[in-house]
Amino acid sequence: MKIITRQVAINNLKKYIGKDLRSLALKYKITTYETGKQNKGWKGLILERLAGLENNISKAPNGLSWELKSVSFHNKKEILTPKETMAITMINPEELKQHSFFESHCWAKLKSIIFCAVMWHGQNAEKAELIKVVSLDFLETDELIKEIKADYDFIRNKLKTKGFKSLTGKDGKWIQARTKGAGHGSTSRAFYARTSLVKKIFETAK
DNA sequence: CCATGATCATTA
DNA sequence: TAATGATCATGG
Repeated sequence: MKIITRQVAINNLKKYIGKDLRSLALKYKITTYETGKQNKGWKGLILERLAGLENNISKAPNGLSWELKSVSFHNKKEILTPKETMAITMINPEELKQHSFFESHCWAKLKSIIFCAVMWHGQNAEKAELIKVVSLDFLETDELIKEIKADYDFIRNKLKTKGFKSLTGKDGKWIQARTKGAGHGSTSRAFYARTSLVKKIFETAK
């Protein structure tokens, strides 16, 4: 199995800028909403394949690898703006208690990331154009990272003092601990990047 | 309009 | 069954 470096993945993805991702999803046999049910994750899955990741990378936070993330954008006034927050990684309460920010999966994923901006065409997204691919390397000394670390520490401290259940999406300036689960009462939590952070990342990367 | 909290399809 | 990819829906 060949190793796809970040640069290779970016080059692969850039070839698809401006293309309609849904027709590509069909080609790669990825369910979108064909069955009458919406697969909310299909955009991310197709992007992973386009990048060259034919092998599974779904779980396991293999810190050795880079992360591929996609974000929906929509036009607000004349400005292209992130429509939603972006899931970064699941929160494991035990690991969160033991690991500092720079030891966390959250940081490991954030620091070498590839962002894909995807145009959002309304509910039940019938199409989705890839509009931009950027990569970014964070430095531990970046001002932004310091602030993100402060958010992480805040959330971590709250976990210690008030418990996992007390965590809420209201916490954090740049990142947040949102609920994310299978639904029906089963809830776990994950780190999310707020839209303002997503926006800043795109501004920084260009 | 925006943010938070809830939910869905798929896979290991 | 739970984690991963995310978006949907409700309340403020």
